[in-house]
Amino acid sequence: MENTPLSHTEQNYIKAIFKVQELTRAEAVATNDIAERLQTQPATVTDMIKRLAEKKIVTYKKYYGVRLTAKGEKIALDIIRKHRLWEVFLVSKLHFKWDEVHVIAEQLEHIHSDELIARLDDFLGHPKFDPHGDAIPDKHGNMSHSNAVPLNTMGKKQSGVFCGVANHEDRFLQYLDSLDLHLGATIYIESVNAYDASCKVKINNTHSEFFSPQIASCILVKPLYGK
Amino acid sequence: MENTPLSHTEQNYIKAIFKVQELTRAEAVATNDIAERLQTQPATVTDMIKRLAEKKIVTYKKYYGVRLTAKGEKIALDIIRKHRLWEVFLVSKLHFKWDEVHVIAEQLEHIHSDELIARLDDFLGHPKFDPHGDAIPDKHGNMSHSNAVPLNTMGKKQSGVFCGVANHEDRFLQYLDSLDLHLGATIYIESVNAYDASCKVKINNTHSEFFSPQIASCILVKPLYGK
DNA sequence: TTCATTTTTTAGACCTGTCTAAAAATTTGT
DNA sequence: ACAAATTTTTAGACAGGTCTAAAAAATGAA
Repeated sequence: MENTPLSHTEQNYIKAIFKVQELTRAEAVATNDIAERLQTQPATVTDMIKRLAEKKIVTYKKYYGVRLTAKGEKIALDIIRKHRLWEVFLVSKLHFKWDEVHVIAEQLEHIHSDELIARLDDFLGHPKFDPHGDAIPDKHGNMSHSNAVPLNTMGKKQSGVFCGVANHEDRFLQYLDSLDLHLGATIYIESVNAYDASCKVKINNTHSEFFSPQIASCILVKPLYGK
Repeated sequence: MENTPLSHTEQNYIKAIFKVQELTRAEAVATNDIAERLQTQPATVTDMIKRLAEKKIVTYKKYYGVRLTAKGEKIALDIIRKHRLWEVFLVSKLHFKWDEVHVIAEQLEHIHSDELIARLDDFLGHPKFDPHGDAIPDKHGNMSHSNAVPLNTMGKKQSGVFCGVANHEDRFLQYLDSLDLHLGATIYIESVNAYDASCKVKINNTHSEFFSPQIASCILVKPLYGK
């Protein structure tokens, strides 16, 4: 029951397993997928998994895969909480752009201090979402989930409020910036191409843009009804 | 000329060498002193010193000692800059007390991002001193030095503004807090005991306190003339 | 179902940072 | 100035985290 603080590396593995688990929605997470995500070798992953299993952070069955335990999930959510709170800090206080904060937050998320995070959360006004619209878990690991849907699931003449992205690549975020499309913007669907589902939208009632289905699927909106 | 980013550990050694160098004001720094400061074994220090010497961060002569090169000193000052800026952040934005920030800043100082530090510095309004009154080096490594002197070097009926401490132990800082003695306070020396040099002072013209010479020597003040 | 392919694990090695024990150099006391 | 004490370095070991190469298990295709 002793609690050696987790190393930077262990935390990265836990986060990776959490992400893969979330993405694949499968019973167990494959060694190769973790290795891919961490840009490391499968053999290395196997070693680390064994250590994590000993610490009861994951359950592990050889040749089958790995899953986070409740304890492991809590740790992952803690790290994600820190990461996202720091991102809010970087954007709203230090005026970084949303495509610049990830690498810095990756470092900040490993700082050990519950008190620090509690106070940072206070300082930021208890934000519920990070600069990309991702929900910030509270200290118990609970997060509010928005009723956001990808833009491409909405029909012609409907509007929604831009509230998240399903693609966090810098280039994508920069592209949205170049369109003056920021979180909170209202997006109205002027038309949808019946053949390939690309769409023409009006942003904040000021300017129109075309989105391929691929792009539209990465833009998450909260649908607006009425009007 | 390649620049592998320095590890957390290497940075800690550099900082320790800098501190010992500053303290002992000697030609070269002894292995044992570094080991003492880092609470590690001399043998370990020798190993690390050899690595640092290869990277041209220190000059090293066996059985003689070690010194930071100009490059090493710049690195040390960078780390100290980060440490102190983060301390300002923790105290002035997150409302930590001055005795609570050291351990957290020890972690934060290792975050790699020049842009982050530049923006943090902006955000904090380019502070010149940290919450303990220690000067914050600018990005070139220059720091303003206050004309502060230990309280015990001042005479009867003189006053000064409290602007730093020569002892950073939590308990000492908490003791000063308990006296309502914070940076910026005016200290007036009512009397000095001729035998042991202990003194009676008046703080902010509101309350009197007694200081042993030992305590007085850890209280740094900027002398006030005239009045 | 059985052989080929893919995935995963094991084995053995390396590097960093640490330790202890012992050897070497330096300093010190008389 | 020399023996004793101290300081510093070397040698050898170990743990965490990584790698490559090879073995083992699982999967899939004919």
